[in-house]
Amino acid sequence: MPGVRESKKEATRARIAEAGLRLFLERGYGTTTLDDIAAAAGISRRTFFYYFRSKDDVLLAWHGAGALSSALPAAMLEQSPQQAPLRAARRCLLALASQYETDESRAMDTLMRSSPVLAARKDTTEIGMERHLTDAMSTLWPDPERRTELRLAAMMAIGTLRLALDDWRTDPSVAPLADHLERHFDALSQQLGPH
Amino acid sequence: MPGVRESKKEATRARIAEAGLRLFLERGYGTTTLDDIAAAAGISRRTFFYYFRSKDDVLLAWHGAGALSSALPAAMLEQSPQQAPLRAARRCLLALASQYETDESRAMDTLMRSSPVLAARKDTTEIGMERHLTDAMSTLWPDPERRTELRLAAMMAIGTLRLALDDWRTDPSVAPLADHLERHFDALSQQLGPH
DNA sequence: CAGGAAATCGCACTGAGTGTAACATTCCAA
DNA sequence: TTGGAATGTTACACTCAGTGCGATTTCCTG
Repeated sequence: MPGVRESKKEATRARIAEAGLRLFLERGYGTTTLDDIAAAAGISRRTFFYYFRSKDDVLLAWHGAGALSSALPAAMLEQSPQQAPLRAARRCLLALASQYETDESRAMDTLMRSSPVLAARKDTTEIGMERHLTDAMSTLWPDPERRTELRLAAMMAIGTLRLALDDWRTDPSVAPLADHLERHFDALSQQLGPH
Repeated sequence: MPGVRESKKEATRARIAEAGLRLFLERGYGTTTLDDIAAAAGISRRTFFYYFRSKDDVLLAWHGAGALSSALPAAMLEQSPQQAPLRAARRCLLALASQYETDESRAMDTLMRSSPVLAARKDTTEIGMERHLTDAMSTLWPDPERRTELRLAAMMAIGTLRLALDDWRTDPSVAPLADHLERHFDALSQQLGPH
């Protein structure tokens, strides 16, 4: 039942991703060729494209498998629908922030900035998280009338996280991340004070 | 004083951009080669790279020269510092929305979605507008204590615009854009109602 | 007009990504 | 168990984006 084929394929894919990430961190993204990765993973250059669409997909796959993109929607589903959506998103992000605060994340972020194309795709990934978050919210508050509200809440939550992460990336004195993120959310709440 | 060199250079660059955009719209981005563009612009393939860093820079240049990226900061500088930053940004965007509501914009957006790399760089451009907006805001409200407030306001304003534009792109019944955008801003204001 | 700077070009090269066809492995059903 | 069918793997040849370099032309300035 395990399926020899499936487990082999999974292992090969993991081996390629691992080799790619390691080489990217060692030599840099631009100076690592697909031939290098293929050789390190023990496959042919052509086979690389059987597993990954492109070179940057190796990076993106890591990002996509990261804590937030999977854990955030899951955490949202456990929230109470009694509270406001933005409040719920805030809770989730604060709970998950510490998981993101690793040296590995910092190294990956640095890597993502080494090429304009990579940086751009990272932005897209972050904006894609808005969708995932919105979808998760939709199961808690299924009323289609509130759809816009949910999209806006997700936009603000992810955007706030992004700004807090920007600081954390560039300023080493910003720590712990969760505290900084909370300050940002507080500042956000005050924005719309006087109606 | 006009400078033969400068005006020639400017004209050449414009000719390349024009040829590229036209070919992209006619044949699609992927099926247009740099040789095609160079031939249409009457230059050599090598000279293309003297004017543009890459193929997608032709698209990005158009986007960068678009209404918002230059007009938005300018409009912000004319706002009164008496109002709240987010309120000011809202006014600017509503005033500029109609300029963005063109068939050309729609065609360009479609083009940008024809390749994941292009779509990604478009997202980056939009996020970059947050910075431009924040910078413009900083001259109106120079207090460094309010820096975070300004960044959050810019994030919300651009994000709201992005969501409204997404609807406008996909749903032809969303018109005029300004009205739709205003509804989004209203929904945004209500998010943080009960403190 | 001389000389330098800026623009243009050709050529050869690297590297990403694709099409294709052949070959190997795993799976499933008779 | 065996004979395909489906899936995985590879080599080869190709297109195209982007770079390095050096030669040549065009423009500006003294």
